[in-house]
Amino acid sequence: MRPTAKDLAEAAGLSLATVDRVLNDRPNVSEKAVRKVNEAIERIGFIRNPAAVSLARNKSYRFRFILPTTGDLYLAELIQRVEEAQALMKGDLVDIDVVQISVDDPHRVAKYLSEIDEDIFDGIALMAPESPQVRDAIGRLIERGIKFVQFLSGQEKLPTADFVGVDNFAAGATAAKIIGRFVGGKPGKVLVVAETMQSLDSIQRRFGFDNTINRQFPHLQCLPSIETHGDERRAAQVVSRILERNQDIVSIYVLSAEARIPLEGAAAFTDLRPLTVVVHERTPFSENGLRDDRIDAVIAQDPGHAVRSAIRIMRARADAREPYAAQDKIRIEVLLKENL
Amino acid sequence: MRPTAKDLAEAAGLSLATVDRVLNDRPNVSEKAVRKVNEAIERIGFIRNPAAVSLARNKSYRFRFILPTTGDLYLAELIQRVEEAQALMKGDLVDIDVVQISVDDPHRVAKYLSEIDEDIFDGIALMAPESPQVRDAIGRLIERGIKFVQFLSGQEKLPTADFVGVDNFAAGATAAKIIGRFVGGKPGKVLVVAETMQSLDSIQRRFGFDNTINRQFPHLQCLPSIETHGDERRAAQVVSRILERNQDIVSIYVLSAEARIPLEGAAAFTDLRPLTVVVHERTPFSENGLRDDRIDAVIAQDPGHAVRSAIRIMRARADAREPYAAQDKIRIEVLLKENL
DNA sequence: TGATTTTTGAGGTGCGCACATCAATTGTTG
DNA sequence: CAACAATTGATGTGCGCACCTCAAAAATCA
Repeated sequence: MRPTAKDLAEAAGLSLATVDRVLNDRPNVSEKAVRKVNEAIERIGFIRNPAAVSLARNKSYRFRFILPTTGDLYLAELIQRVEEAQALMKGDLVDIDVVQISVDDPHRVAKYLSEIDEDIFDGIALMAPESPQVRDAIGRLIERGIKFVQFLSGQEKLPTADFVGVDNFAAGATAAKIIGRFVGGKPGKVLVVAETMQSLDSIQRRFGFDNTINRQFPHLQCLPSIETHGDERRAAQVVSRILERNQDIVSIYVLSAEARIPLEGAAAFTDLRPLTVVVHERTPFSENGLRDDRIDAVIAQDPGHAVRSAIRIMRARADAREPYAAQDKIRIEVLLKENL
Repeated sequence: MRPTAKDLAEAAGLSLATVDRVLNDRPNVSEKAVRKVNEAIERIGFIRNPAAVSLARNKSYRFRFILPTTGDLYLAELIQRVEEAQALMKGDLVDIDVVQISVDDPHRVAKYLSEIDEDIFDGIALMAPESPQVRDAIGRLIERGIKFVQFLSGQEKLPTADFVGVDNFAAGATAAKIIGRFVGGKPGKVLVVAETMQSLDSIQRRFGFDNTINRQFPHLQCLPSIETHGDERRAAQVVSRILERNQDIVSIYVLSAEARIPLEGAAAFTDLRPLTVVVHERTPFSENGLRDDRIDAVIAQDPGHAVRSAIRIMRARADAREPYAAQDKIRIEVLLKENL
């Protein structure tokens, strides 16, 4: 039989009340008592029954995901995963919700964060681009005891907050390696398309990308980034025009999540198949692209995994536990037609 | 406030006792009562508090992983992951252990399975090659109420058991795609090395591999599989000799998990860097190989993920719940130097 | 020393549910 | 109708722990 708190009290030579004080960090306990209890815990291998703890505390957790309002298929995917997790965790006293706010204005984001009630929310996962205001607001949030996760995006990593997402330098480098090896020894140019180069994510990916191309594939030349700003029609025109004018382009790298915007239109004008096309994130568009060979590889971070990871981290922090790092690391996946 | 069983009884217009009978499938309940309770569950959104259930049942789960005795680095990795999970789940009334048995003799495996006490174990995860005897033994195990997971290996998928692992056809195809694209248009031969071609896994991978090479890269020619049978010295000799004799070999594909055995020795004789080398499973050896460019890509299935997945599935089955498929699917990962 | 503070003990309650017992109420059958 | 079976209700206990109160003991101080 598994030792209970009562057994622990006996083993420590103390009363249940004192053991309870030690276990739950209550005041008025002597150091000696703490030592005795901890020693006994080790000795008899006591582990608190989490079910009993949860029941007795009868506390539920409230976490909120804050996502951007604008975004394409990947954002939709993400929201769906949150909603799935929501349904899945409902039983375990974990309430999750999603709100979407306009994240382009740092002041608005900061204001939103400052208005979050710490009596209501135990944890916040935010997906928003880098900015000093937001960073400060996050700091204040954390000081108020709200557990915070930087979610899949942007902030310069805060040492005090947890981060869920991939290393974007490595993601860019991975894309570069795939393109370099897929193109072969043939010299040529690589077209790089982004939604915007303002965001930290884009900058990091581009940096990692250029770095690997220049070092390992010097016969390839990276063109300056084209920015779509989410404008589908304009993007299609620009991409097509550049492709026509530069017949020596051998590859396209879309480093933002919404590969559909620059590619769907362009595919109507130009046959993308001869080009090596690498994009980010698995979406219905990129999946179909892989299937019919218009896209050669997708660099992805699993949104479901990311969401569950963020939730696990917030839960662990709310219980003052360390998150389990190995499980919560998000991998940079390489998707081909064959391993979809 | 979240509705409790008491609220449910009230909403259903029945007593708590009857509600309990319905919730736990006890005998002597009228169909009308069942209907009323289910309707009320929907109406008030009742969800059993899992913590309370767990506490009241006060049942702990015992699961066992049965792994082969022989194996190289990947097996070691796997065992370590199980032990991690063991420590991690200890709190949640889940006891896990690992045993290693000689899986080459189907009769022994079948005998081992038949001797498992269903009063002690709630679930078994087995990693063993395909054979009719074992399949039958699994069937009997399941009939005795033990939840069973085919773990990372070999049985023709039983419709009655769960499977954790990747699609080996796809894994082989993925390796083929990587090799085909990495080699470029250059014609040449591909050396395929396996520990043994007896196992279903090897056969499937080889099939997927050949299929993709022949269709998409007809300028590459796959050589017959070389089998190492785990013999490091002999493997090194054979591989080196073949490489010397066939100067037109452009690529090596190691389709078993222990890439170290055929490659480590061969690397001493021959410089592998000009060749495109693709192996399976992330191990210290394959990681190092990626880092110093002796290996170009690793096709992997995350052992930690696999172990946790198997445990989640066994738990879910033990509670007569459906496992959460999306989370428990193992992905075919493509690892490059850049996304390690 | 007595007065005060700190630390400990004893005991109770409740979290939401599973499981068991026994009595009371229905429905069924001849 | 009585005799029986099937169904329901009422009630209690316990799972392991958190959290609370009040009293007793021990340590500290003046």
